[in-house]
Amino acid sequence: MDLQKLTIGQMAELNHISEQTLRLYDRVGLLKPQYTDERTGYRYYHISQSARLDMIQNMKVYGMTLRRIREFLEENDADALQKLLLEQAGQVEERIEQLSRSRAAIMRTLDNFKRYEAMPKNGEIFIEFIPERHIYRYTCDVNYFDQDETGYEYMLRQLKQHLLRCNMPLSYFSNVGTVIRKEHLLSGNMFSNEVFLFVDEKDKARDAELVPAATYVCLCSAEFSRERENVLRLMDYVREHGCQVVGDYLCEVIVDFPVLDFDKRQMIYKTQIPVCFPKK
Amino acid sequence: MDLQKLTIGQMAELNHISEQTLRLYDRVGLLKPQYTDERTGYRYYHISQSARLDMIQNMKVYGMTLRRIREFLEENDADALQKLLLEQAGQVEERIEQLSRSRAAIMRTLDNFKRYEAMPKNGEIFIEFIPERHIYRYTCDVNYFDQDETGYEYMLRQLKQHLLRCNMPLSYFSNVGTVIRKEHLLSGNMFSNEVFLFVDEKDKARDAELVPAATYVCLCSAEFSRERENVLRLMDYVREHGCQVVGDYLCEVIVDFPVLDFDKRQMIYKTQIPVCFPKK
DNA sequence: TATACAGTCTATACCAAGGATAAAGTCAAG
DNA sequence: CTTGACTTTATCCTTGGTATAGACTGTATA
Repeated sequence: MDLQKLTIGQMAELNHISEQTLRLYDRVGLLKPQYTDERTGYRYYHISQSARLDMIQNMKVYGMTLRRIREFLEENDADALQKLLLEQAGQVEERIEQLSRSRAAIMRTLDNFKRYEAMPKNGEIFIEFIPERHIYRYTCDVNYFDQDETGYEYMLRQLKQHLLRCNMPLSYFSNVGTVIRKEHLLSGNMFSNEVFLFVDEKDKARDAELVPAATYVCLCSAEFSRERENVLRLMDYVREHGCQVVGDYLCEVIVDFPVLDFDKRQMIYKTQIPVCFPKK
Repeated sequence: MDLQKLTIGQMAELNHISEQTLRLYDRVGLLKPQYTDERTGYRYYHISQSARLDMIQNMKVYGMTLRRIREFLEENDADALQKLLLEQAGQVEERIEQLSRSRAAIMRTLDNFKRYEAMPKNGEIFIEFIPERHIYRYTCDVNYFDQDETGYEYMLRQLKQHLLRCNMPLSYFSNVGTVIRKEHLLSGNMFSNEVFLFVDEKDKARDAELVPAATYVCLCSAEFSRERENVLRLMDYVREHGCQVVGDYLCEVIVDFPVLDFDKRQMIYKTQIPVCFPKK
């Protein structure tokens, strides 16, 4: 093999790249063969052109387009390279951040699945101690209980747009719920214009709110339309046991399959009222 | 706005998605509008269809293709969802791993740039203490000093193919060098058929080798063709100062621009011989 | 020298996941 | 009834390649 005059096939093999790709790079001016036979059109490469190919492959890993790579290589400037690297480092960092959030969202969902499987289903009331969590509230312009699912979806759309506007990570969107403020709950007023989402501790700074650890009277259900009824049942329980309500009512969506029924959100929610049991 | 009968524009706006994308999803069967006017072809969506759109967007974040998303949503199976999530978590994890390596490679390069700027240039000999490092060696079928740059490039190609064959991260490829074994160095035999790359500590397990911390007699140069001469100069220094060579000679490529000269690798290397100075 | 066969050439089409545009048809408000 | 905003389909464009066809070239062998 003459390392100074490699055919396209040899060059491709040495660099673990396809011949078509080399032809493409030639066409777009990213890597011209050192010599092209005018009569036959055959391309001949010098092995030292691999250096440029290495650079191209690196830059591709950093997520640059071929056009930008070409422009950059044409600039031919070492300072620009340092600037570029810094910039790419930032982008890679951001991408990692985003993926970490995705991963967290996936794990949260899987965790919820597992919890769900071990949970009393179908409306049975149970007591659970839940450690502290951080939530972010968003206030909508409608009352959740005035509507059917349509209203809930609308609230979610508002929340989603808000997240986008504020550059908050969309991955949080997979773990949402609704709130009834304690005062409305106690006065029997079915009113909720707030949705919330659980956020990581590190986002505490961003207007997030601490929900302290507490004992909750809980209930799980898959029936959207019976939430109102479920709230009443929980409050009956609270009264019967002489409990004191110590915070807002949360309705957390723990499993959400838009899968099972074509088009319609099919979800399982867990309603929670934080209480203090009376001292005997 | 009638939430039960949204036009494509309204649906697009509520979900922060383009109309074209909705039409595309309709065409490929990923999300059909709830109702299509037969006469005019107008699409009308129900807001609850946003649920499916949420699901699609999530799955896209996990890197799934539209085809796979459609197939999955058609399966309509909750167990499959859990399996999918686990699988996606694995993929996300892997991607994060890979990006972390990229980041490390970028930072290493930037770091080398900075070091280079503060370094004696142009062949001046200097003494430097270098902490321990981990390297991975690869033995080629040619002697580096028998060739010109052509041979070096060829060795690099062999190394790269080896990395690919062994599923080692390609990002290491950005920080390479050549070795002269101590015995060859001492006998004045210019022989090197080994290239190496620096690896992270966590990859120690994979046949990596510890280069202990030591004091090095060093020299930086940008002239590829003068490496042989530079080795001799370093060894002269070693002899003049009565030093003892305590390990292999390393020639580390610290800056590599295939940028400056069209096609040709333009690099700055730092040669290093680990020594012990005589006790006075 | 003829032939076989591997390698290479150009041209074209294809992929995903949309974006952009044009020309025509539709809806709703004044 | 008109106007302007909206929607329709159809077609082309993008990026970074892959795949194919049909023609041409290079080299080894008979």
